[in-house]
Amino acid sequence: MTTANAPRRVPLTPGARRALAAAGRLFYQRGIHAVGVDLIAAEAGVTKKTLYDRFGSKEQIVVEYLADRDERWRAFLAPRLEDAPTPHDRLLAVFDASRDWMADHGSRGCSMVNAHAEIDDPAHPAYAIITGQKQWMLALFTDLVRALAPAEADSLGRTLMLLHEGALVAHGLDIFPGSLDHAREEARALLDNSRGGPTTR
Amino acid sequence: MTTANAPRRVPLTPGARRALAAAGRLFYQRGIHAVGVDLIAAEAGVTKKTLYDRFGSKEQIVVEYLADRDERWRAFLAPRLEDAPTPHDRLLAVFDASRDWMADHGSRGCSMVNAHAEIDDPAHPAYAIITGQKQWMLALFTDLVRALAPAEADSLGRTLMLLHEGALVAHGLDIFPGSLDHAREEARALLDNSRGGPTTR
DNA sequence: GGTCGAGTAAACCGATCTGTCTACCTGAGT
DNA sequence: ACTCAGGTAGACAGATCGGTTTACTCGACC
Repeated sequence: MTTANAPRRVPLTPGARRALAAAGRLFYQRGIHAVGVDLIAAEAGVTKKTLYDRFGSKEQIVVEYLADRDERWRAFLAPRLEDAPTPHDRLLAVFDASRDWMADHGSRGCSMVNAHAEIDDPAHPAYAIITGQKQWMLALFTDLVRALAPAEADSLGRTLMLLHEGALVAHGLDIFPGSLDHAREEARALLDNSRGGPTTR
Repeated sequence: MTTANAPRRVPLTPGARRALAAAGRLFYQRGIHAVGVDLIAAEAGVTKKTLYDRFGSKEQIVVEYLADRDERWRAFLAPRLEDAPTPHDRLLAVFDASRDWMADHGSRGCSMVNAHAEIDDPAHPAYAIITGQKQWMLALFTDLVRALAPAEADSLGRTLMLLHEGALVAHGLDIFPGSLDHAREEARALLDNSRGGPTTR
């Protein structure tokens, strides 16, 4: 549950907070490489000096951006998991949460996947955040399934992970409407089928 | 089957062909914005003048890159679909083809999804290629399912699309090994279940 | 022999990139 | 009264960006 390999966070003064908010909007909307530090500073209403006093480099802004997104997503998801009475409901709540998150935070797909498309170096400090977030989600699915169908936890958890990732992509590219709802219903069918059905799958 | 809204292609002289090959490698590996035209020219062993004589702009190189990737993928997939005896086999052949394609062409996920992460403007000529490719894939899945379970074609086709997209993402981010094989087996289970099973799903 | 398409080599342009710097201002804590 | 963190304003630097231009070479085709 703890944020495992956090690659350092920076103290967020008011100016830094505005800068991070602006960077987040711009990075997600236009892509990381397409957004310059001058634009971030202008949008945030701070000077470049403030940016570099707080973050030290653009790379560090990127790191903070992804770590912040990850943190916010987990905080967004947590109460929905707590409020769901059964593991079955908790599983479906993940898809519902993603649908609502997308409605609030723009619809260009997963910021981690998008960032990964622009960062090729595995030694980049942002890389660990990206892969860490995906591993966390996979573990979440697997653990939730374990309470329902222990024998199939690994396999079914991975399947739900694929459905979820696919739905995020489909939503971002607007492949068809309601992709997250569709994935949710498919997940429900999978769960019902495995719980009450034969184990031959 | 015809490439619908092709936004113009450029005649490929030998130099242009080398440039496109180099651009493809670099764009896919490092991202579009991170690769400059000077680097493309150097890697291809051509001068910048040749680049601009043939393509006119970097934007056009990007368009050719994506159109070329799309074209190659369809050419890669076509014989595998023809060789598969039944619709059931053809469906699974898509997942097998993606697995083999990834083994050959590097493992950073779907070039269309990655490009979409860097192109925010829907008016960009590359946008039509990206969305067109995804719509083509969705139609492929749906049409193949229709021969097996007509009543569920739309729904099951979308589910297979999500599984496939999710598997590509999972492969690119290395979320767990064998994601495309896992998606294939899950697709098989879904198909078997819907063909012989109850229609209550 | 003349024309033309495809190419090399390399200088050049204005804009933008990340990052640094100096000088000054302001408000809170002690 | 003094200090100091956090900030503004804005010039500056070196590199790189996409793109243009001039001058020249080479081979094929008729």
